Amino acid sequence: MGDKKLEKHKYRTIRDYIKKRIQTGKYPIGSYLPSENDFCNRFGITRTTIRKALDELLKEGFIVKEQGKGSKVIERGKSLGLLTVKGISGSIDYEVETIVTEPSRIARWDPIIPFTLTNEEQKSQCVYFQRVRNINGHPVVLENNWYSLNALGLIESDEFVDGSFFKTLSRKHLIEIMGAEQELRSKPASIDVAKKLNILEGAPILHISVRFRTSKPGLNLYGDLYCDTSEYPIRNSYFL
Amino acid sequence: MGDKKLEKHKYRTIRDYIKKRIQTGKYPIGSYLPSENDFCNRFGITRTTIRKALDELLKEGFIVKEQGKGSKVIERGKSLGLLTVKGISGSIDYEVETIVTEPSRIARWDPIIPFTLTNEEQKSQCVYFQRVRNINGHPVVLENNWYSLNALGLIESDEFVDGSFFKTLSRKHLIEIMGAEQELRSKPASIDVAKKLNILEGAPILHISVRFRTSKPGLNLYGDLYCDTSEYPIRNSYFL
DNA sequence: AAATATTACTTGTACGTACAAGTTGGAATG
DNA sequence: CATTCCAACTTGTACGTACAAGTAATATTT
Repeated sequence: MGDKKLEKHKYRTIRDYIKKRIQTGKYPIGSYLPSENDFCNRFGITRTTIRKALDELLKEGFIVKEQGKGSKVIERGKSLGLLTVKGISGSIDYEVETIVTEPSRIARWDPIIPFTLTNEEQKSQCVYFQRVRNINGHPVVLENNWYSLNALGLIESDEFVDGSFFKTLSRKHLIEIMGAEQELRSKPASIDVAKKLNILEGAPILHISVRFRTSKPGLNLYGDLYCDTSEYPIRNSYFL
Repeated sequence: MGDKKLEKHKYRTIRDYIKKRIQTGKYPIGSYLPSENDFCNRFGITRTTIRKALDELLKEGFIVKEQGKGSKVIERGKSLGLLTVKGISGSIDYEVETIVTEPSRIARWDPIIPFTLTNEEQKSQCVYFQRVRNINGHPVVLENNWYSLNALGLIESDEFVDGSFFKTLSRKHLIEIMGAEQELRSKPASIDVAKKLNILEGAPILHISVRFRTSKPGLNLYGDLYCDTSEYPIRNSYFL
């Protein structure tokens, strides 16, 4: 199992090997990786190299290191600076329900997207789906999502892992979120949005336009979100 | 000049030494640090150690490394995930003007702060100041700021470096922003806010509550911002 | 004079070694 | 039996060496 292309950049090869095993659940969340010396013996490398690989996984948020114990696999994405509804994905305080209101289908790019599409994206059709997030039975976030059909292909919305598109990307396609750009606006709700969020037309809502960059070259995810923040504010935290 | 407390954690000592020289402008922004071998000779260490130190400075956003050239000092805080008005601090597209509307003074904590204060903060008085950010002559952001008097002391708002509180902390007090937590809400403008932002009462504005964590133990900065996003949206980006 | 090659730098990767520091479970002790 | 101690693990720090890869200015060649 060990010998693939170990030419140069050994640490990258090993980093990607470990990453893949984490993504596919062979190193489950909460478990400890084999020790550094284990990896050294297995792959015929030195600790310098495996430590470099683990350091990258640490930076990317796949593991944490505990001196004297080992390297523990963690759930990625919490420490990622993503905007989340207070409670969502923390999911302790509130009951969150995700409803697909428009199943994924092939469509044309919506001009509402305020980011500049790449040439490849403009030439390609896109996949679109719409979701609503409910908290305690009340709709709070209306989500429109797009991505380039050519870059990924159509993923059926009823195949989402735990109802999460990001988890689906990670577990089934080994694609990770690498970053995002966002624009935030406060504006009055349109009739359409007000209807879907069950609020009054003209009530202030938070409009978020976001572009997620992924580890797959050429694949970006575009989002257009409408949030009713009157009960549940949007949260965002980042560190170091 | 080299021998201070080199007992253990040499790389931390050297990291902090370099960091301090960056903060105080002895390694100016845009310049290149001495080469790794230079540092090795100067401090009597090996490249392993200096590289570890530089790696931390890289993670913290003080430098970037360029193979074959060297380590370049960069302006920190851009890659920091902070919410910024589109254009602010990029400051290329728009003319941004910061006006202190309430000079810093000793005050009591405002109950509007939605974060839990530490015991030390509750026992201490606080320093408060208010600012307005203008873009092209139009007020766009109204800012209320607090921090614990005991943790830092009163900094006069007319001593701010470039009008920036963060720059003042870094250059004059060697304190850096380590992270933040934010809550975002869309709501109608109150009379007071509407007046200061020169908009209609009830117009939708973006309300941001933020707690910045700093490198100085016990010091947090609390912000309460009201943004008129009708012309200039708020931006936020983070990577890896 | 222009294109090419060399040289002297820089950072990047990887080898190997040694010991410090933290954790854990079992052996020795009381 | 409870406590202490120790041995065997883990990761953390630091030493030293070697060569690869990228950059830029200089020397050489054309």
